[in-house]
Amino acid sequence: MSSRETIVNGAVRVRFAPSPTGALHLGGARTALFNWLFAKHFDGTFVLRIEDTDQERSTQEAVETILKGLSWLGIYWEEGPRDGGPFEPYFQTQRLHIYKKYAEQLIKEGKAYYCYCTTDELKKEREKAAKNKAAPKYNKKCRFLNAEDAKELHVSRRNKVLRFKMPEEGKTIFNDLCRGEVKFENELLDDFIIMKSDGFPTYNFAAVVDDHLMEISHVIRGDDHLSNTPRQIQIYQAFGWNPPHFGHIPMILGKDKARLSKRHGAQSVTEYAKEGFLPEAMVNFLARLGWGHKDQEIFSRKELIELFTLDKVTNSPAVFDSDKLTWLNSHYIKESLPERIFDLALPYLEKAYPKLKLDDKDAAGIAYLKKVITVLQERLRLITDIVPASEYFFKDITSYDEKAAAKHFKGEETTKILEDLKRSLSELKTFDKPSIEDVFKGLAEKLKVKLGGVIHPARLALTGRAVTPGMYDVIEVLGKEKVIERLEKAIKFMG
RNA sequence: GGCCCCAUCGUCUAGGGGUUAGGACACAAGCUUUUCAAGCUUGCGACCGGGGUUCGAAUCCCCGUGGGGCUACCA
Repeated sequence: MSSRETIVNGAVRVRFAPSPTGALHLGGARTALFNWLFAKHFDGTFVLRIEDTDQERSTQEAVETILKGLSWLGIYWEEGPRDGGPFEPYFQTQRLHIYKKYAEQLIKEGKAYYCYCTTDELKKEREKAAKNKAAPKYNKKCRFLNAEDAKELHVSRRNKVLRFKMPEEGKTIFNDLCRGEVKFENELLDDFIIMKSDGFPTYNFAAVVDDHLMEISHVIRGDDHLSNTPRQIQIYQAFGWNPPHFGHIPMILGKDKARLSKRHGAQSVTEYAKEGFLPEAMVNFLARLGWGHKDQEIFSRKELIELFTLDKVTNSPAVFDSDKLTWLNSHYIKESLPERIFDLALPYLEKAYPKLKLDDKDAAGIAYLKKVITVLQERLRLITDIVPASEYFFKDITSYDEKAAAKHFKGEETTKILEDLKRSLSELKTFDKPSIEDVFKGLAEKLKVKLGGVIHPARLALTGRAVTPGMYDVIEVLGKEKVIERLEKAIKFMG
């Protein structure tokens, strides 16, 4: 059996455990997605746990945006905040008594000890080590304190932390589901802190206690945790617990190949939502960052669940390319039902064109808007593109594109063409696309000009622009009245 | 500094001893057309370097180099 093979015996239970210190960024979202796909693939359970033990940086607001982000992506949790579950609570700050209990067990068994060193002392030690180009390791001063000194310090120093007694020899070896065998010398691992002086556990301790208690079978997380894994395995061993399987997925980097940060622009998934991206585009995009299946680029959610396995996860970090995301987004917009695009676009349109203010009774307004969206839908890359693209459907023409005007609004023939067009269109009984097309073709033939000779001036007259969807579509949607009115205005403009 | 991970077109990736090293985004050209997109066709473009192992290495091994991570009373 290869070390990369995913070993599954018993129920699959995975977790996504973000710390609420900021929004759900792309890296976190991808980790959540891989966990979720893995769970769904094996018919397992996806647990959401909030690791809010950093009192300084955790916020309730961040919790909300993370939940919102996951929901937007369609990543739902069987256990976690809101609905709870059999292993609640799912907020670490509500589990303090649990960590305390297990920490005490380790003290009792001599596997952890109090450390009374002050932050200043530790800092000085580290600086000294750096100067000597030595490993900035804790000197284990408090590990070997005699009973008397310990008792005295316990009283005199009110700030104390709990440190884990790391074995001083041997190796910690584990099989990573993505990387294969990974080894660490225990001697190089520090006696790291498991309980802070404020009584809160540190990440490496809380995560282990929770993963064990919550019966997590597979820990799938970012590469940045690979070096933490031996420390955590040592804790499992100290308790006599079986560690879960670990799978470390590559991180997502910015264009400069540096860790994702604010410098890389919009990074939170909710921001992408606001910018007009569709969740399925984001899911598809994220899935292809560090994972692939043959030559395929487009994956439905169902396909992802079927095809996703950890052995197909890449090992190298991925730089995210927003062009590809945009391409996927335009693909999914084209595929969407117009009704959905309508729902998604409406808030942006109402904001941009206050006169629009649709209410449920405005059947004509709704019908018009739906036609506008249908005509524009396949050219949108982002939902928000609808606003600039639809301007002439909602506002009167106040100016004509200069370059296009110089080209298409010149000569008496043009005036004549537009006058002719106006007359023919106004005589139309059924104002639909085929009839409109007939008018244009007939006119071109009659006047012995190319079709473009009619269409280009018409486009400019009716939209003020050089670039629009198909002319017949635009005319049909605008409706006879507006079309005639705009043609008149253009004729007048040309003098 | 120490330890760990990683390395195929600009980017995302397929390929895991013998391939014309495949696909996608982006870019360029052509076709189509009613403008612009879209679509279709074509083009451009990569195995980090050096040593081994082997008949044969992008693929396996070692060493370098580069990037990333951990080394916090952050997670």
